[in-house]
Order: sequence, then structure tokens, then C-alpha cells
Amino acid sequence: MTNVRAGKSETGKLHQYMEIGNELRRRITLGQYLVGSILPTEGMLCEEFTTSRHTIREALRMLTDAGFIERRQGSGSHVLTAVPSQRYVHDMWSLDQLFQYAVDTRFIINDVKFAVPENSMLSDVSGGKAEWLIVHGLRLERDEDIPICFSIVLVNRDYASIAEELETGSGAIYRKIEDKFDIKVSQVIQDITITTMPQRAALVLDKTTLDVAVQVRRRYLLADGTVFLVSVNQHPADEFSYTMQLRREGEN
Amino acid sequence: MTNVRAGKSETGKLHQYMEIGNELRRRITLGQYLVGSILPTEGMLCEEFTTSRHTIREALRMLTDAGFIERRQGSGSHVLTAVPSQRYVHDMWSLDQLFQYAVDTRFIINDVKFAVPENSMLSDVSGGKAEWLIVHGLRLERDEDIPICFSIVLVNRDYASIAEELETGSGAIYRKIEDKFDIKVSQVIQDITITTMPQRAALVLDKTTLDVAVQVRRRYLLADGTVFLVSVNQHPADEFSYTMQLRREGEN
DNA sequence: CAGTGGTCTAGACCACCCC
DNA sequence: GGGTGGTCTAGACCACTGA
Repeated sequence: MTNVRAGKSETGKLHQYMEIGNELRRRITLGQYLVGSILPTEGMLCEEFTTSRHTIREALRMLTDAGFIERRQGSGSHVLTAVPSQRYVHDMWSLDQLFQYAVDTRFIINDVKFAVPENSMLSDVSGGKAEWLIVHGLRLERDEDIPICFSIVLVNRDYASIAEELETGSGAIYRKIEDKFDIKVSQVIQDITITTMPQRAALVLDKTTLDVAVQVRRRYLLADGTVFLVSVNQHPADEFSYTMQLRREGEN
Repeated sequence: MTNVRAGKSETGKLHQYMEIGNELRRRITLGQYLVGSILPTEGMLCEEFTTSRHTIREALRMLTDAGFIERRQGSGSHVLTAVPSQRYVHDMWSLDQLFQYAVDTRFIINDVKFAVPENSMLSDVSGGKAEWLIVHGLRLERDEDIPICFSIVLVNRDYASIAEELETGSGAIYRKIEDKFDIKVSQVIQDITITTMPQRAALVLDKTTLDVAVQVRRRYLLADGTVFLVSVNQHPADEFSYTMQLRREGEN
């Protein structure tokens, strides 16, 4: 029992569970505990460090949060990696803020139909020639008539009945679907490319001089990997600016 | 004691701490516990729910992880918000992967100097006319001579001595600085805009037909908010594509 | 079915904050 | 100094996993 409080007097002021957590992390980093293998059980660690189970569990929670291990009831603490990936966090109130669509824009629908979309927009999304609900529209600054971008939204057929409610309210379409069908976006994949502005969009946005556009495509996925909505926004290049802020998480 | 296990028999199979956590979250959402106020103490909650302190602490940990409250030793559990911001996580091994610079590129330095940068690159960064270490270069595909983008890197004067080590190794500059000065990036702010390719860059990249470029600027901040490095990369628009994947965190 | 991690109890002492 | 949350102990029962 002499070293129960060793952490405080010797190395400064670390708590027991932190010292143990750091030691275990060191062992993983040094390959003493191999990736793919299983850590000693809680009981064994209690013995080795002469401490209570709760303390060991707190130490293991550190490793879990940092991404080193995964714990499975009945199975053990599995070592996932010796070099966990950094996690950078994007804080948002809603996905709308992924772009600046938050509250200051409105969406004007030009056309709604049910058809097979052009391939370029659904590359690597829908395996075949399924029909999607296709909404063409224009996004404007609220209370002004200044256009921001030309928009196409594709909705998976399973949720196509949302078409009836597109004119009401002001929120984003993906959000209306979330509410109506009680589903949740689990992942978003966004890509940004440069294209030439389609004729149709150029006309509406009154851009005759510069036909370069920034195309931002976002795919909204459910937990099972299903793409339930794809949005494609085309911005005049001369007005495009996109900022994102990533904060490093934890202290890894 | 009749309801110690009530969570299991009545509502399905939730654990006590989850039920309590959900109840507390409900109260915050409904405004029963106001934002800015302080939650009942652990002891009071133990009494109300007739349970042990550990169980209450586990419930409060749920709320903490979800961003509803912040706990301060000696002060209490402060309600931060009734609608916590969603957290979308960007998984990366390193920040290099924020772009696809991982391992398949090399950086050729054309010029290194110490000067006051043009304002356009440091808008809202350095309050004044401080001198920065300015590195001009070109990023190429590894083992090929295909240029990817034209690069400018600005290094805060405090870390300018990194200049001596720029030619060695292959990693990103920010990483060399992290190692040499034992500091850690805490946040990255990235913005993407469309510009015309500067003459200099256009010549090097042999782009005479299309002078539109995508400019990606990244500011690397320390925990105290200091910008220690700014990188500006200009890509020929016709080859530019940027994909990011955001995963919703937790089950909020 | 033996062993693992998950949950929970009922205590205790401590560091820290605020009065 | 009184009260808060943070850490820690020494037990217990349970759910789940895998041989």
C-alpha cells in the first residue's frame, strides 16, 4: 500500500488512473501490447497496479476515448491501433451550417419531377438506374432577390413523398425528411469541384461574363450507408468562399 | 428499493444511469433547468432518484459528453445549452490528409525570405506589419514531375529558425515545427476561394489556357489562438477536387 | 458455463471554489 | 470553512462472449 498515492508525491500530481492509463498507452505504442491482441483483464490489471477495479476502468476509459482500444463485454479490451487517428471536430448547430445556409437564405423551387438522374451527379451512389425525386431550384438571400446558387436536390424514392411538403416551411429538405420519416443523418460526404456553369443556371443567375462555377455536392447517408439525399449546388466562382474550422479533439 | 431495477422491467432495458440521464436531459430541453443555472448537486440527485453517487455521476457524464453541461469542481454542474451543437467528426491520421498531401507528394522550394507578406494572404491574421518567414514552392507528385499546386507558406517569426531544416525530410512544414518546438496544432481554419492564377504560378504550372485557380488557405493555430503558420495553395481549377467526410458523433 | 466487461452500492478522503 | 465535484476502495450482481 505504500505506493497507492505514489502518483502524487513522485511524478508531480497525476492521478492514479492517469498514470496507469499513460503506462498502458506507452505499452501499446511500444508494441508491448500488439495491435489486434487483447489487453490483460481488469482483474489482472488490478493486481499488477495494486488498485481497485474502478481505477483501472477509468484508465481504460482514457484509452477508449483516445481510440487506442475497443472494449467488448464478455470478450475483452481489444487493441485497435498504436497510432490512433487524430480527430478534428466540426461544431455545428445543424448541417445547414456546413454551408452558410443557416437562416439567411430561401429556396425557390423551379421544378419537381421523378426520373433517373444524369450519371454525373450520382456517380458511385446509386448502383443503377433507380428513379429519384429531382428538385431544381434557386437559393436566394432572404428578403432580397440576390441569387446565391443554383441547386439540384435528389431524394431517394423511399422518401419521395416529401414532395408534397416542399413548399411549406423554410428548412432544408434533408431536415424535413428527417422529421417526417424519423430518421437521422449519420454521415455527410461533401466534394467540391470546379465546373462550367450549365446554360440554364447561368441564365437564371444572370452570369454572362464568367461561366466558371464551383460545384458543391453533398451526399447524406444513414447509419446503414444508404444515401437518402444528394444535393448539388453551383455557385458563381467570383462570389464563392467557403470556410471551415476544425478543432483538435481531446489531448491525444 | 422497489424501483431500483425499474428501468429494466418497465420501459424495456435501459440502465438506471441512462434513464436518469435522459430525464435530466429532458428537463434541460424543457427549460426546467435553465441555461446558465446550476443542476442539483450529486447528493441531491442521489436522493431524488434513490441511487448511488456513482450512478448519478455516470448519468451526468452522458450530459457532459453530449455537450449539455459542464462540470466544475467546487462549483457545480453548469447548464451550457438546451440545444447542443451537433458534432461532426473528421477522422484523419494527420492534418496532411486534410488535403491529399499524405505521402504521395513532394515539395520543391523555390524561394525563402523574411519579409512582410502581402495583405491579401494575412487578412485578419497578423494585426500589423510583422515579418514572417515566407516560403515559395511547388508541390509535385512523388517520383513524377507532374505539378499539383503552387504553394506559399508563411511561418510566424517565433518559429522562423525552422528555415534551416526545410530541405531535409519530406513531411509538411507545420509538422517539422511541431516537432522542433514541441508545440501542437490545436485548430485549423481553412478557406477555399476562386482566384485567377498569379502569373508566376501559371508559368511554373504551364497553364496558359485557363488562369482560374482554386486557392486553399489554411491557418494553423495553437491553443492560445496564435497563428503560427499559414499555407496558401493554388490549384489549377480544372484539376481540382476536394472531398471531405463528416461523421456524426455520439447519438445526441 | 466459465470468464469478461457493464452496472451498481455504500462508503471514504481530497482538491477546489466561493462565501 | 462548508459544500462541490474528483478520485478511490471493496465489495456485489448481471449480460454477454466464446470455447
